Amino acid sequence: MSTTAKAPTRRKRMPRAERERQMIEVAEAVFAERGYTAASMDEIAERVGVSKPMLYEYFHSKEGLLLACIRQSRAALREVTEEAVAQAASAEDAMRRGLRAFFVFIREHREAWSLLRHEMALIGTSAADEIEATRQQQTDLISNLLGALVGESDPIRAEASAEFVVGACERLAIWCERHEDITPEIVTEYAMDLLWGGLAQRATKIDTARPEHHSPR
Amino acid sequence: MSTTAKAPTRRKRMPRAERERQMIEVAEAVFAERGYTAASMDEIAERVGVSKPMLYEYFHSKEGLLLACIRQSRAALREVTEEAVAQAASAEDAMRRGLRAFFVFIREHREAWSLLRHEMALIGTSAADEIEATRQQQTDLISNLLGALVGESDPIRAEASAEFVVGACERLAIWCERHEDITPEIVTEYAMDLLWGGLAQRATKIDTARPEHHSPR
DNA sequence: GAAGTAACCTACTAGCAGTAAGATGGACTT
DNA sequence: AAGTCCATCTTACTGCTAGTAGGTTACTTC
Repeated sequence: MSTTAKAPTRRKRMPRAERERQMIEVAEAVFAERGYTAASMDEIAERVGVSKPMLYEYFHSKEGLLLACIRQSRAALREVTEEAVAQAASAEDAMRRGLRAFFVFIREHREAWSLLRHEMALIGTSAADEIEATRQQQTDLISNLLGALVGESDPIRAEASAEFVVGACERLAIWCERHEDITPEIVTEYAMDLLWGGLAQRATKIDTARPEHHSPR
Repeated sequence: MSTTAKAPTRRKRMPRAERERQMIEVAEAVFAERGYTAASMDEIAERVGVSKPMLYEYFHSKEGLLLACIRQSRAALREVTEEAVAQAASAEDAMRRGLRAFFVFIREHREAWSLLRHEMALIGTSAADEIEATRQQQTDLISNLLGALVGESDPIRAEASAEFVVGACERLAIWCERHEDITPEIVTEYAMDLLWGGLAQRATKIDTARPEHHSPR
């Protein structure tokens, strides 16, 4: 076949940094496409146009390669959200811009998002820690934003609130994938509404006697 | 070695159903312990005290075995939450009891929960669908509860709200794992507070959100 | 106690992660 | 222009694991 995707072009040698970027790019695609387990190092090597030991030269192991992909995605997500937050005029605006940047990111970088979202059978491995670190990054960011908005005196409660926000948004992001017509702007507003007002804001029957529990502060 | 865990007892033959339960039990432990990828069918077979082809006789493949484990966990979670909700006196009480049952479950069945939580490198496989189905189950349940509590006219918004709740609670559950002192009761109240009142309830600065500039240094 | 069958095993194949040891090409000197 | 160096890259392997073919054993039934 003359139309084969594998061009018979002379494989060019490349400087280390460039080859590394190329490998990560291909690996990200293959991992997202086949899943970590089903992806084979042979296939990744072939798609890059290089032999398998090169992958091991650069990333030491299959998990090392995955790790590099995750770090890359995490850095991209961090950059995008921090930039968005920095442009905000107020604390509430910061939250809104941050959420919006997140939802835009996961729409435009499906493969990267797929890597971050799927936990990949890696219990007890360093890659699992890496993914958890990504969530921690998000949680810290939210925590800072909440600190500016909500005067939460109990640090444990503040932590729980941040986790709550991260989990809710992560789930909303996955939900978005199934709804092409939901734009990042729309889902951002949904999130802001639910986060701020809670469900009570939209409740019709709730006003009847909540069982008393300690009033906050 | 007289103290070996593998007793030299004559391996007893068992009826199919019993052997099946035993295999699922062991597999659940091994998957949770090592992760799906690192777990080996040989080890599972050995721990059960049976040869590998037996596992394939019963579950057809490694993924089939995982699937059986997930189905088992899902059924258990469903049973527990539905039972809790059924005992409720009001819609709000149903939500509280459901949440509490969930948090208790994930504390008492760490291995099962671990299976449901980790998505296990299974993009595009039936096991991934199965895990998603578990979340769908939770989402449907929440959806029903919300229907009784909140008069949401927009069905899309109702769906988003349910996802929001599921995601937030899932994340809170993971957070709980790191805090031995947080009981299911406490986290249930956190969740109820945040879900109902939202963050606004606890906000001190939200109404006075002045465009205070976060100076870059 | 012979026959039938459900439960079980030994012994293999194929394919993937990971490695050892050597080949190649380009840059830089002289 | 020719020689030297070394980063880049390759071929050819090992060991381990998912999955299978075909035979064996113990329990039940008549």
